[in-house]
Amino acid sequence: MLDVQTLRNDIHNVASKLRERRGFTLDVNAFVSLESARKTVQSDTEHLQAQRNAISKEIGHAKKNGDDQKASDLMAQVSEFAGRLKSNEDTLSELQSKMRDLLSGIPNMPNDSVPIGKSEEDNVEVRKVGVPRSYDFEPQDHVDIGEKLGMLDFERATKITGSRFSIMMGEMACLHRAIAQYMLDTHTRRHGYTEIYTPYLVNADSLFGTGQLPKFEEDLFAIPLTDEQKFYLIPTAEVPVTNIYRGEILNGDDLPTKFVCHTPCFRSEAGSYGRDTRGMIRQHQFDKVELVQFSHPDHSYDQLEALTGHAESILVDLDIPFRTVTLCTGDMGFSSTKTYDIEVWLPGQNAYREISSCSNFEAFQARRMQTRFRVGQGKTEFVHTLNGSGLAVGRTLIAVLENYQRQDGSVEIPQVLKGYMGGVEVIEPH
RNA sequence: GGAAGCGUGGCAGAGCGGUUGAAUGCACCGGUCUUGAAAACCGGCAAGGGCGUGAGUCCUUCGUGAGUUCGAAUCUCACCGCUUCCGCCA
Repeated sequence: MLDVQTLRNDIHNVASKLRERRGFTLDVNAFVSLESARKTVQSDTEHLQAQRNAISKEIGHAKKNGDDQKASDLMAQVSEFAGRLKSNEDTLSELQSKMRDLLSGIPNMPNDSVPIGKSEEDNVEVRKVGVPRSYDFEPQDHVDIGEKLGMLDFERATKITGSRFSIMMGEMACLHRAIAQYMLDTHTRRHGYTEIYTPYLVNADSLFGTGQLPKFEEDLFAIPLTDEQKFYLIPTAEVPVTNIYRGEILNGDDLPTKFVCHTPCFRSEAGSYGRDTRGMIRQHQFDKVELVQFSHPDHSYDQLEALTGHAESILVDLDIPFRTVTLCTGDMGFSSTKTYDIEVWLPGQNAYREISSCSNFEAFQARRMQTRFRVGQGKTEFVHTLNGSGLAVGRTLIAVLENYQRQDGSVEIPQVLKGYMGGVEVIEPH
């Protein structure tokens, strides 16, 4: 959520920036008329409330003094405007909720350092690490590798549930687990994150806090509880982890606070019917190790660089080539002010594919969640929130399979994962 | 799932229709004292919002929402959460 104050003071500037950078049309007239109505109604309402409070106090005095005549006179005075007060209060809360709806649908404002563009074509590469190795055979993709090993099964997963699910078996399931373990250990031991375990089902308030609701409900899996209430399967650990401090005021001396969390993620993938239908690239369920930080506003961009580096270090350790790009304004997520995507090299696709997305949200989520901090006796201020995948586990598995494949169909285990594989150095077909 | 009880400021804990935004204690901040610290004493200490250049002023908030009332932390209803006992269970 953007700061209402900024919109009040500078609506035209905000609108033109949003149009230019987001292609988002802010309804200036709607805002201005809503705001001016709010102003009038709020001022009237509060005036009447003050009047009522003052008279009520007097009634209290009168009753205490046994002056019943005066008390009933005063009550009559209140009843003269009681109806007007009530209808004013109703109108005000209606206007306020309209304003909230309007505000919560406005995307975040990209940072000035973000390249302006329309689509992923306009993203800017900031670095490329490692060189794709050359193979003296035709490299296969992870589907062929996995199925030939007899350890990857899409058909049975489809039978059990439906499309876009998969089953891993034996050493591949173990490798998947090893990757997640390795990531958790690295981020906790080397990068100073606190490991955290959270619910996989969350309520609507949490999803509002991080910005998935109200606009992106169709991307989520929902579980109805009652007519009123439902839970949602988390689309990313970002949601439960970022919301742990919803409605809280943190001690500024504790910032930055850094969490790492390994969870399954569930996405309905509505609107991507034709895309990545082969293999494990785009599933309804996948594991991810997520990095989340709560930062002082002065340091959040430094923290974004650091966090992105933490994610990248996993691929450096695995010795798998990748490149990092700055997403252009048109390709960024709704809540973000700046995002780096890390794209891993996949020989089977002969392409770099997204494996991590690292973003700064500044105060956008904090404002929705009411997460603030205070230094000493100072004023409260919204924290900045950041997060990034460190990394997507399933896609990392794909990258290992494809980058470490051999001509005979076996797959070598990367050096740093060997300790997690119980002595297995190479995955061989059965 | 059944029964009972409870949700108040950073924490503990009063208040149970009227100058209560809320006693008291702890914590925290400032001061006096002290070589320094501790103790003691004095003072301060919720958040959000409106209007105002400002001093300031007004409104809202005692789990959430609705209601009763001139007035609600206090009464009513619903929901959420927590605790204890019984049942069930990884």
